[in-house]
Amino acid sequence: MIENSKILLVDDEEDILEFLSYNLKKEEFRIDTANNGISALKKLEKSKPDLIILDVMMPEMDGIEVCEKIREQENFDDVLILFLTARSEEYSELAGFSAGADDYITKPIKPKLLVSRVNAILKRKRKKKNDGPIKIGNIHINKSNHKLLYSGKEIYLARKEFNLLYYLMTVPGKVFTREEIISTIWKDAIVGDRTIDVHIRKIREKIGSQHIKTIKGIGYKFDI
Amino acid sequence: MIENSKILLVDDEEDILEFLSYNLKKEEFRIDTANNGISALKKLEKSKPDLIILDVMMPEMDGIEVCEKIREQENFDDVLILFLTARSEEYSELAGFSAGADDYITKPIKPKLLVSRVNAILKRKRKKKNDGPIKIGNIHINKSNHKLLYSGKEIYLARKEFNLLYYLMTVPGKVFTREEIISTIWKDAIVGDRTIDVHIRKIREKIGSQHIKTIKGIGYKFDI
DNA sequence: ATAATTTTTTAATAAAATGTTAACTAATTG
DNA sequence: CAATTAGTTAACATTTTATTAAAAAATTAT
Repeated sequence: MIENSKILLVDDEEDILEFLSYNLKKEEFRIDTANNGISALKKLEKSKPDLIILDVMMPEMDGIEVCEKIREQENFDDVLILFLTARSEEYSELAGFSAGADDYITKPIKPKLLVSRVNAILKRKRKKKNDGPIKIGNIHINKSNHKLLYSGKEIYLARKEFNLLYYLMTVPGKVFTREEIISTIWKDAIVGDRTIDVHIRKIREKIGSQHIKTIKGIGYKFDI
Repeated sequence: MIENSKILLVDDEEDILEFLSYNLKKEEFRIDTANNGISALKKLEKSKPDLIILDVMMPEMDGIEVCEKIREQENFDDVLILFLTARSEEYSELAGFSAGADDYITKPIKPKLLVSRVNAILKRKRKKKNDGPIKIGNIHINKSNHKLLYSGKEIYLARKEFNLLYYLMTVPGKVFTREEIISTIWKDAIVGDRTIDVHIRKIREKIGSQHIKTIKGIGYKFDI
């Protein structure tokens, strides 16, 4: 889940670390910090962050170098890296990307922009990852080939049913509000209140009713 | 109030501006328009819109760029921004979000969908103010997914119960008067004197009676 | 293209869960 | 100890969801 992602902040200035920490913690991210490149590289293994926010300008080892070193490591060649650069700085965007950065933010940092950037980048990763199959209990759902296996048996779901079930399964246990469901599954249509119910019913008909729970007044959630 | 919100429309095509204007004015929104990014940025200060609807495809400065520039400004880093994108357009949803957009609508624009999206986004903002998760002792309450964890165990609360407990937990130790409770939980309904008691009782039944204390003659408070 | 089929949505109604009240009891306060 | 306030319970009202069947829309086959 995006909100639970862990972020490693790397900057030599204590103020900035605190500023970033404060604004990201507020959004429910888990935060680790390091105040130089060496320390960051050391903390990596233990911290296992989903995203690293890296100041480009640091004494001793600059962000670009840290980034390159991270990318060299087998386990972290796909961790997300976001650069912090001074606007004026004679830093080429390209240097950063060629070092393996995924995005960058220029200083001065605006909290709202920071958060939306971070969310966007994490979402992008999740999306990539998520188009792969999800396995929960004996239910395997695979978006790329539109297949649902229940205890190894293939079950056919119509498109809307499939998308809805898939969506609920992206974060098992999370309660998705009706509003959330509508705004992602019915992105460009307005449908009546009972439409969701009918689709839920059809899914339940096919996979049994124990998996999708109704939270009355709120929405639905998927559980094993 | 949603109906009085001001919306700034930004598009280079006069037709679209008119179409949007017409449909949104009909819904009692106050409308300003700009036909390019530069002009939009200039009008911002004066117009102080609650929401900006921004065409992605515009000559000179595209929507993404305008959006970034808006987010850089101190006063407008939390104005709502909604993108207008051609369906076919090779526009990544994510590019928009990472620039700081809040939502997007694809063309061709359906009037009803436009209005419902605009209403939804304005409502969402209003709601989002202060409803982050709260952790007190071993009680975790999370409004965004309507979950209450008591020592790690999930406990189900009906909506009113949940809202009431959440409200009390927003300021632990504070005594909330009955009047305060009524006016926030029962916004526009008139309920009898005993209704609160019944809900409090049901909450106590589920989380134990030690947490919610009665201050006779005044109201209730939440304590660890 | 047209027909046949399937999927999606709606509308009507049933069922279930939630919310409120009223009547009564218990506790607290001055 | 009388008066006030809160707690409890169960009945009742209201709201929300589930279930159908049928209409509408979209897709596929002819």
